[in-house]
Amino acid sequence: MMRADARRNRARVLEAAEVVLARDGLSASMREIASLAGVGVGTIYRQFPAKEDLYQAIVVDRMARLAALADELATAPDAGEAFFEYFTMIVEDSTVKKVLVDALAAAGIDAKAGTPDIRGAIETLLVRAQGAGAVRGDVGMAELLALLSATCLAAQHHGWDEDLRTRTLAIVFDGLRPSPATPA
Amino acid sequence: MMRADARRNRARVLEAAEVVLARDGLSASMREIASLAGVGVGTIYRQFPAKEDLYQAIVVDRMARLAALADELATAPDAGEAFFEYFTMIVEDSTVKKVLVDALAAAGIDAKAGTPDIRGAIETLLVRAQGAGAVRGDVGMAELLALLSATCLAAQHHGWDEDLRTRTLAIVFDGLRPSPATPA
Amino acid sequence: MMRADARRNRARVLEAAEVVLARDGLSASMREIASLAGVGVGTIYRQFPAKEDLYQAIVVDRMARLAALADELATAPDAGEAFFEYFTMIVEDSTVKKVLVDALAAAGIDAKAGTPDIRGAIETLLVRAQGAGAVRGDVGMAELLALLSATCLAAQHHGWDEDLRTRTLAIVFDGLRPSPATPA
Amino acid sequence: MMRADARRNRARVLEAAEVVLARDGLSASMREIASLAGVGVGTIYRQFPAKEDLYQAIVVDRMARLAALADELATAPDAGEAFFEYFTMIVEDSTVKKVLVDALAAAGIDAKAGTPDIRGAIETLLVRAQGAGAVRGDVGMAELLALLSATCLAAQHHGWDEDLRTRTLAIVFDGLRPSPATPA
DNA sequence: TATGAATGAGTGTTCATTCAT
DNA sequence: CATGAATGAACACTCATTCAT
Repeated sequence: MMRADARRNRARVLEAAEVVLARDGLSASMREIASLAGVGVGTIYRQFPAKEDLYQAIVVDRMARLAALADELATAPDAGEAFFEYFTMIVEDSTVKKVLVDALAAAGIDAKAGTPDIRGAIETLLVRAQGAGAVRGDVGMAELLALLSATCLAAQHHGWDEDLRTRTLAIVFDGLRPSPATPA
Repeated sequence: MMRADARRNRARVLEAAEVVLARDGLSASMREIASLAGVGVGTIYRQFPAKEDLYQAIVVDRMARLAALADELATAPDAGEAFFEYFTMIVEDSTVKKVLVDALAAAGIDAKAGTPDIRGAIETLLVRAQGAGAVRGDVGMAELLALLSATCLAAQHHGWDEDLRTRTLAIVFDGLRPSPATPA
Repeated sequence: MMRADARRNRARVLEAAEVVLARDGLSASMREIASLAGVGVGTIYRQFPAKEDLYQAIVVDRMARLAALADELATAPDAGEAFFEYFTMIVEDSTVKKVLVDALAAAGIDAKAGTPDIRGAIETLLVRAQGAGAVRGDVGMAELLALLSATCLAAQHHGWDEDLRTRTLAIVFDGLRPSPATPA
Repeated sequence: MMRADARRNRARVLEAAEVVLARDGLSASMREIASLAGVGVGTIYRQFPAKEDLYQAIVVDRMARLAALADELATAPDAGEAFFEYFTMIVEDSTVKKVLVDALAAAGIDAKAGTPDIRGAIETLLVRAQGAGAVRGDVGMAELLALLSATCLAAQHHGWDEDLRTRTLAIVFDGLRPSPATPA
C-alpha cells in the first residue's frame, strides 16, 4: 500500500521535473520542481539522492519510452517506412521537449541514446530497413545514432519548425538511402 | 603604455573563458575563468561588464574566425571541394572546442551561425558549389545551417572521433549531393 | 511543530539586526547579522526576501512599540505631562538604539514617525495636551513630528547623555508651551 | 607652480565629492567622484590617503565656511537677529546639501559642529545675543549645538520645505528666547 | 514518512585601494 | 606626477542538500 504512494510520488516528481526543465532549462531548482509536483523537497531526495539522479531518471524514463516505440515499430509491415518514421518521430518529439535533452546532456549525462535496450531496439529497425533495401547496407549504428543525436540536439536548440525539420531530414534520409542508380 | 597589458589581459581572459566554458559548461564561474587567466575577477569585469558580455565576445570571436575561413575558401578553384571542406573543418573544430557552442547557445545567445556576415560567407560557398553541380540546387540556407548546427552540436556533445565524424558526414554529404543517376 | 523554531529564529534575527545596525550603521552586512543571530544567512532570506524587507520589519516593529506606548499614555490623567513624557521617552529610547533610526531613514525608509497608526496616536496626545493648555494651540502635527524626528536623530548620532538631553528638551518644550505671560 | 596645480586639483576634487555625495549618498564611489572632478582616481588618493580622509576634508571645508559666516555676523549691529539668522541659514543650507551631513555623520565622522574654531565663532554669536537679551542666559553651548545639529540632521533627512522649516524653527527659537513676562 | 526550515558554500558583481606606466 | 588598469575582499543573494519535527 505504501508502495503505491511512493510510486505515485515518483511519477509526479518525474513529470514535474520534465516540465520545469523544459521551461527553465538547466537552472531549474529543486524547490520549483517540488512545488509543481506538490511535494516537499525532502520527498524528492528520498527518491533521488541528488539532483543528478533525478536527471538520470528522466533520461532513463525517456529512453524507455523511445525503446517502447521502437519495439512497436519493429513489427510494422514496411520496414523502411518504420525506420524513417521512427527517426522523424524522435526528432519531432525533441523539438517539443525543447531544452530537455540539452539540459540533460549539458548536465554531464550521456544522452547518446546509447542505453543498451534502446540501442538494440533501434538496431532492429535499422537491420530490417537495410534488409528491405530502404537503407544503405554500409550504415552502422554509430553513424545512425550520431545523426539521430545531432538532429535531436539541433531541433531542440533552435526550435526547428515543421517545414525546416522536413527539409533537413529529407537530406539526411537521402544520404541514408541506397544510391538509386550506379547500375549497369 | 598600459594599453598593451590591457590588450594582453583581454586575450588571456577570452582564451581562459573558452577553456573553462568547454570544461565546465554553462555553469563556469567567473572566478574560475579569472584564476585560469591569471587575473583578478575585477579585471574581467573591466573588459566585460557582465558575464553575458564575455560570452558574447567569445561568440563574436568565433564567428569572425569562421567567417574568415569561409571567405578564404570562397576563391578556391574547386567549389564543391571547398564547400565540403568547410563543412568538415567546422565540425572538426567543434569537436575540439567541446561544449562551447552548446554552452553559448543555451546561454540564450544565437550561435546558429546566423550572424549576418558569416551567413553571407557561407551562402557564397553554397551557391558556388551548387553552380559547380556539387550540391543539389534545391538545398537552401536554412537546411544547410540546420545540418551544420546539428553536426557541430552533436560532435561537441559526444566527442565524435575522426572515424565517426568521417562516416557521419559522408552520409550527410551524400544527401546534399545531386542524385548521381537518373541520367539519360 | 517546526513553526516554533521559525518564530524564534525570526525574533533572533530582528534582535540581531537592530544591534548590528546600531553598531555598523547602514552598511551592516547580512552575514554579520546572521552570525550574531546564530543562524545561516539563508535563514534570514527565508523570512525577509531582501535586505530592505528586514529593515522594513524593524521599522514596523519599532513603530508598533511607539504606537503602543502612545496609546497607553493617551488615557493618563495629566494630558500635558503625558505629552512631554512621551516625547522624552522616545528621545531617550533613540539614544540607546543609536544610529538605528538614522540607518533606517537613510535606507530610504520613512521613519518620520509618520506611519498612520502612530501618527494618530501621537495626534491624540497632542490634542489632549493642547486641550489641557499645556501646549500652544497653534502647534501642528508637522512641526511636532519634525521636532521629534530632529531630536531623535541628533540624540542617536551624537549619543546625548542624560544631562544634555534634559537641557535640550527643556528648550524645545519651552517653545512648545503657551507663553506664560500676556495675562491680564 | 606645481603647487598651484595641486591646489586646484584638490579644490576640484572636494567640489566634485560634495556634489556626488549629495546625489548618491554614502555609497558614492571614488570613481564617480574622480570622473566628475575630471581626474584619475589616483589623483584623489595622492591628496587623500583614504576615502574617509576625503570625507573629513569636506567636513572641515564646510566647517570653515560656517565659521567664516559666523565671524561675519559677529559684527552685525543686531546681535539677536544675527544669532537667529545664523541658525536659520545653517539649517536652510543643510536642507539643500541633503544627505551630505548624514552621509558624513554616518561615516563615523563627527559633524557635531564641534570643531574648535567654529565652536568659538558660534559662541561669540550666542554670548552677544544673550548680552542683547535676545536669548536666555541659561542656554549653554552644548544645548545650542545639540539643537543646531538636530534641526540640520532632520532637515536633511526629511527634506523640510520652507514652510515646515519656518514653523519648526519658530518653536525652537521661542524656547531659546527669554520668557517675555515673569515680571513683578 | 513527508515536510520545509535551516544551512552555508558558491555566484555574479562592486569598489576602495595599489602600482606599473 | 597623473593616470586608470588591476586587484581581491566584500556584498547581497541563491540553491542543493540535510535534518528536526
